[in-house]
Amino acid sequence: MSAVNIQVWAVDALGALAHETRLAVFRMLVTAGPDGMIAGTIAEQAKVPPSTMSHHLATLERAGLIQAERESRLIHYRADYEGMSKLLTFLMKDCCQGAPDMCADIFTNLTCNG
Amino acid sequence: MSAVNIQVWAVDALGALAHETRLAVFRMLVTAGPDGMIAGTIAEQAKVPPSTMSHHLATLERAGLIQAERESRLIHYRADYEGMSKLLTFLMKDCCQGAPDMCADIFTNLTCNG
DNA sequence: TTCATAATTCGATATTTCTGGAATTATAAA
DNA sequence: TTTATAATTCCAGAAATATCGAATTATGAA
Repeated sequence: MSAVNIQVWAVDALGALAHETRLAVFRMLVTAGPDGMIAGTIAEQAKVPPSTMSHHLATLERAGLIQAERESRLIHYRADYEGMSKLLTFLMKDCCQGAPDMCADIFTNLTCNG
Repeated sequence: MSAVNIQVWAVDALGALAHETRLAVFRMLVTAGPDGMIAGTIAEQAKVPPSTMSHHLATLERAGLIQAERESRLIHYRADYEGMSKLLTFLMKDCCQGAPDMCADIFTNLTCNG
C-alpha cells in the first residue's frame, strides 16, 4: 500500500468514499471514535442488507480507510485515521504549491472548534 | 449546488476525483494557478483524445471543482478553489468531532511549507 | 455433536461509468 | 462566404460497479 504510486492509491481511496452508503459509513466510524462499530450494527443503521454492506466495508478496508478486527463472532470496524490523514495531506499538497492564498484560507476555516 | 444536502454533493465531488485522468487534471489545474490551462493543452498533456477529455472536464465542472471560461476559440479551465475548500472542510469536520487527536496531527503535518 | 448467530463470499443481474470516432457548434481569418 | 481551428455533443459498445438472496465459513453455546 505504500510502495505504489500515491496517486493510484488516492484514486482508490476517493472511489471508496464516492458512494452515498460508504461515505455515510465512513463518517459514522470516524465519529464513533476508536471503539468503532460492529458490522451488523453498521448495516442496520445504514439500512442496507448485510451482504451488501459487507462489500462496502471490504471496499473501504482495501482502500486503507477503515480497519477490521474480529472479536469472537463479531467484527469490529473502525476508521483508519492514518489513511484518512494521508488522503487529506495528499489533496492539500498541491494547493499549497499552486495557490498558497487559498491554502491559507482553508487552514483559517479549519479549526477543530469551528 | 448549495441547497442540496452537502453529503450528496461530496459524493459527486469525490467521484469526480476518483479517476486517474481526472485527478491528474485537477492537480494540474491546481498547480497551474489562477490562469488555468486551455482544454487542448490539458488533453495533450494527459495524453487523452479531446472528446474523452471533454467528458472528464465536464464531470469536474459539474462537481464544482473546476471552472470554464471561453476566450474566443479557446476554453480556459481553472481550479475552483472554493469547491476544493468546501470538500476538504467537509471531510475534516467529522474527524474533529470523533478524533480530535488525529485532527490535530493532520494540522500539524499540513503547513504550506511542509 | 448439533444448533444458532454473525459475517462473508458466491453468483447472476442491473446499473453506471468510460471511451473515442463521427458529427456538430462556436469563433475567427482569408 | 468559404475555410480552418478549438472544443463539445452524440452515440454505441466496452468495462467497471452495485445489489442482494442463497450458500458458506467462523465461532461459540447447548
